[in-house]
Amino acid sequence: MSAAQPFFVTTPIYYVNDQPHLGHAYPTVAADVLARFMRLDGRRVRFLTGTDEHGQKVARSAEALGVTPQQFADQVSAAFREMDRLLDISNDDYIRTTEERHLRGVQALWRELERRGEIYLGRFTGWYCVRDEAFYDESELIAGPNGAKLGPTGAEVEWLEEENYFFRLSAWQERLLAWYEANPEAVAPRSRRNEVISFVRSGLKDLSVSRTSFSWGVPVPEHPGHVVYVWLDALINYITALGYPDQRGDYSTFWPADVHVVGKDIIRFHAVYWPAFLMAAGLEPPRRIFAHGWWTIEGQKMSKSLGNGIPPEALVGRYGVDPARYFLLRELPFGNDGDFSHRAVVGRINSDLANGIGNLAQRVLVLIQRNCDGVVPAPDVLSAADEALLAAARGLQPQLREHIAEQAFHLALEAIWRVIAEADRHINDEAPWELRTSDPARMRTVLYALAETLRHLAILLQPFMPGSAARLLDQLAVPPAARQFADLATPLAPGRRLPPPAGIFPRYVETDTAAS
RNA sequence: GGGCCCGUAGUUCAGCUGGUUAGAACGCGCCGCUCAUAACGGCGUUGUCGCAGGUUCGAGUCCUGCCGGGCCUACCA
Repeated sequence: MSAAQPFFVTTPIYYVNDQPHLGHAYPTVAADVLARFMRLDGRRVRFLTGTDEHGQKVARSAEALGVTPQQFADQVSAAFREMDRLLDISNDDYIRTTEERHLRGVQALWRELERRGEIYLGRFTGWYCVRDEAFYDESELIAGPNGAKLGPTGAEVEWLEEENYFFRLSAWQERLLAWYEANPEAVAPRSRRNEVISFVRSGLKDLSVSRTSFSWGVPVPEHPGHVVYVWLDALINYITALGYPDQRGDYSTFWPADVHVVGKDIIRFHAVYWPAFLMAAGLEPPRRIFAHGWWTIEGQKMSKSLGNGIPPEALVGRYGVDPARYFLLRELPFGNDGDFSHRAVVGRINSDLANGIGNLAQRVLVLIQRNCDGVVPAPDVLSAADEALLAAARGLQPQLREHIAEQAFHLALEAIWRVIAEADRHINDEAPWELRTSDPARMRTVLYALAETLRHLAILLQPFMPGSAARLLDQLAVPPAARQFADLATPLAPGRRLPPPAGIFPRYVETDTAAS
């Protein structure tokens, strides 16, 4: 028996300066599906999420509320945990950058970089914008009223001179390019990879990695007054959660990460800085970074000022956790931008879930209930059509494995739905309600093939809609211990009594005329 | 300025290394069925494949230019 192959997947750690909304739910759900899929596939999984809690913005937000930064972070971090609970997220760990294990790891990595000569003390001068937390080049500035200088976003900038530590990013340009070249799958989707490569090709400057203007951060070891730049701090979470600087144990098992799921806005940090930091410290870069796209809400850009971000409670409260999860992954290819509209969600719920898998399950289960005394029937000889249906069902798992390996969730779901349609067709063709009197043995055979197909579908749907899939498996009387992908090979045992069928995916019926 | 991506049926989109009459889903129309969540199945429906050139025996598919949209270009999911 060989040891289960490890699989490490992460979400971004979410910055506590914002409350959780759809934009956070999305990558978290995607990572959860990867984690659940791999567990069901027999892999040893570590699924990490968490919160990023340092930086000037957090300090200021806390101050505005009259609480300490830690209290503020505690509060918001709790809201993110609540989001995970609502969305049925199966993370194995939850890291916060204010935790002791993280501080220790960040400082250890810092020392290592310093020891290797990858960090040096320099002076940073430039136009800084507090609101944007960004430095701007002179050429980017625009003139404001009263001779004020404004950044490209229209917020005021100030001239800043700061003694900073710098990371020798410029020295890593060629090695990064070589890494992208040698690992074509490391940055996905393809268009992001192109962007990243062209960014690196255009030339890398050394990166300022410490701050002295505020103190809410990880103290730079041996250099009082400096705190570690938030991104360096934040990125390291992926290894401090594995016990770094201890490179035995979890670190040796799970690093390098199999997939970092990130938003397209933070691809550069993950695909350029992060691998450079790691390589500079003598550590391995991650295997893959996948950048997802942005959702608009009813055609409008999601933004704090518009206040149109959908909080997890609203998402789950309105549609239910599994339909919401399904929609997010089915509606568009992971990596693309898309629109989250009520109309589109209802369309998916009704045509795919209620009319699709929900109705199929109901027809099969009711037929068995009424015509087989509620017991899984024993099949006679399977017809060619029965075999064809079962072959399609059995063929799903390898297909899904390929799609999931590429984070092509929508293709995985599409493949499942093709089998659902095939099963529906099979029922229509065989008309078990007629066979009941004309050929009961044939009827039992058909219903058995359908039940067995349904079992495959339910097992394979578990990563996407864990609660609903479990209810379906319950109705098929599949014991909880027999729901792994490995169990697909063991056909449903005839003779097992089934509970009375109960609908799993109700139609979404508009309750009010004015859908808000 | 430099770079990346996109523009295909009413809608959302597939169409990888160029090759028979351009596809899917949803929607819509007709028919069938009645086990089922007024669900399911069958058939059908609409396209100057952004525009103009070019390469080729042959181009949504490659090249050039143009038009339109989005994104990246050093720190907001």
